Amino acid sequence: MTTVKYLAEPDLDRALNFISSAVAQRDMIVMVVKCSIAYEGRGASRLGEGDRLVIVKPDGAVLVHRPTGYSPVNWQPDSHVITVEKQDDRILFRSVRKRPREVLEILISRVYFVVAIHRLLDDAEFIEYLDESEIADYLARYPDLIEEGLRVVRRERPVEGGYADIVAVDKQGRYVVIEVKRVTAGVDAVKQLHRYVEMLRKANAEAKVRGILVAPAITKDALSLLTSLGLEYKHVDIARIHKKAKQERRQNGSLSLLDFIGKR
Amino acid sequence: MTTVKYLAEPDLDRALNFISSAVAQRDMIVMVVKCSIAYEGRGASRLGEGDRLVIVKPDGAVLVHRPTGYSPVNWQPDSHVITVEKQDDRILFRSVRKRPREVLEILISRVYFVVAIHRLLDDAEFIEYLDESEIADYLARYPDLIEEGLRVVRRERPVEGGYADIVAVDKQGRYVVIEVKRVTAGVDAVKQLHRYVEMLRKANAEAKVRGILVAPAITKDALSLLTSLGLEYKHVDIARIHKKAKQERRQNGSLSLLDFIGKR
DNA sequence: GGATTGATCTCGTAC
DNA sequence: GTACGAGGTCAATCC
Repeated sequence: MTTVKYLAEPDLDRALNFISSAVAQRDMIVMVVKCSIAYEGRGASRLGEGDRLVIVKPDGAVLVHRPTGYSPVNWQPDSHVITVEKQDDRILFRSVRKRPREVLEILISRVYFVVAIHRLLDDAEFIEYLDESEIADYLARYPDLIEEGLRVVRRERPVEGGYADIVAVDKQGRYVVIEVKRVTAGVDAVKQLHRYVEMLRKANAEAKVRGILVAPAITKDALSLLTSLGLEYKHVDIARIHKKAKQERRQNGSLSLLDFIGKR
Repeated sequence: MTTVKYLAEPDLDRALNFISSAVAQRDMIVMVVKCSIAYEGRGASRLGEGDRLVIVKPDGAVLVHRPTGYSPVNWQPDSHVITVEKQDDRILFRSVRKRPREVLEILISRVYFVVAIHRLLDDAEFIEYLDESEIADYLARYPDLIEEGLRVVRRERPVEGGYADIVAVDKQGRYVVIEVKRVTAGVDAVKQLHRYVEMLRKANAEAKVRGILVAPAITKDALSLLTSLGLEYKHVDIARIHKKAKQERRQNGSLSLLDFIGKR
């Protein structure tokens, strides 16, 4: 169970004890401190005294944050040895990393606040999705995932007011306009697909043109509009495509022709 | 003055009020919370429920950290609008960035701890030093900084067991081996320089060869060894060289020949 | 604003 | 271990 201990405005001796035992227990530590910092390793830096946020993670990662921006001003991605000791009337927090040898020293002159989180319980899976263009790239490469026998004619065919994601030909020789959505498709997506289908029909008066909306889900309204317009919906599992695409990228490395075409 | 407020294990309503006013005051906020996360923007991601550290900076930067590593699992480099509201029995922390449009939503189901730091005072200058090779590059370009009238013959001359940083010729036509250290030079640096000097003497039996150790400082032992070996020490201000080199890089842009040679 | 470039890049993976 | 590539890269600089 996640438990939290803290000290507000402790004197340095109490803070030292608190931080030492928190480090020993591999707690996640967050400190608001007045400190100066020295770093030597791949680079080297010095930072004079100021108020900062210091984070120490269970794996030994150390982050020092100033009031702005994404990036820490000083850090240690992971450190093998962390020591905390008194030096004159300050706390010397020292984090040493081997390979590459790097030393980060935080000389603390005042502790405004320190929190130690004992067991930060976090085992959730992080899920990243592809962006729409990547998904379309992958589906253009494997059109069978949409319908067996599809043959891709174009990726991102320019049509008035936008691009049709994929244009293909089905087994019966009919054109198929495919619109890909990464998230639940709404009526807008259906209207878009319909527009593209109509345009292709106008351009090739004698050709039969189908329209397929490919998405992980579709709203009720969108589905009824879709069917009333004679268009089709095909469910795809985005997470699965993402995994496969990543695997493929790992194995192939280089771009295929379709990749290149797909890059617009 | 930097002031710190905090709540331990608050109920969600109290936490909501606390966080809202802290955001309004542009405080630095640190929360230990159980939450799930959704992100949509350049990419897209979902993260199920778990315990995490959430940091909100005065400039609107948001960082969500898990127990390991340098990188936040989700973030917002800076956000233009942050809203905090109740949603069912949870707190919805929403951070929206325009250009590129990105939305980060943190749905908080429990607050273990929240700290707000009111005015994080940090106006110290961050000083970055060059690495050794860069310093040697710069000194090779401006050898007068070491001794008036020096003419550089080579950068990183290969000698048995290493490289002599710089080989030059002085006004009297004597060879000068130069060893550059970025930090306080110890006896190892002196021994290294001595070895290189001896090698050059062996290679050119008739030539006079001097040795200069260039560093911002030197230990007592190193200095006495140095003088006893007939070698010389030249102090350099690394921070000053760094500033000048950076200025120059800004103006010049491209690499000079010596830069290229120096890159090994 | 967009394009380019460097970073104590970090992080994953292949070899 | 090293080497290589991707990243929601970020952040600074140039235009």
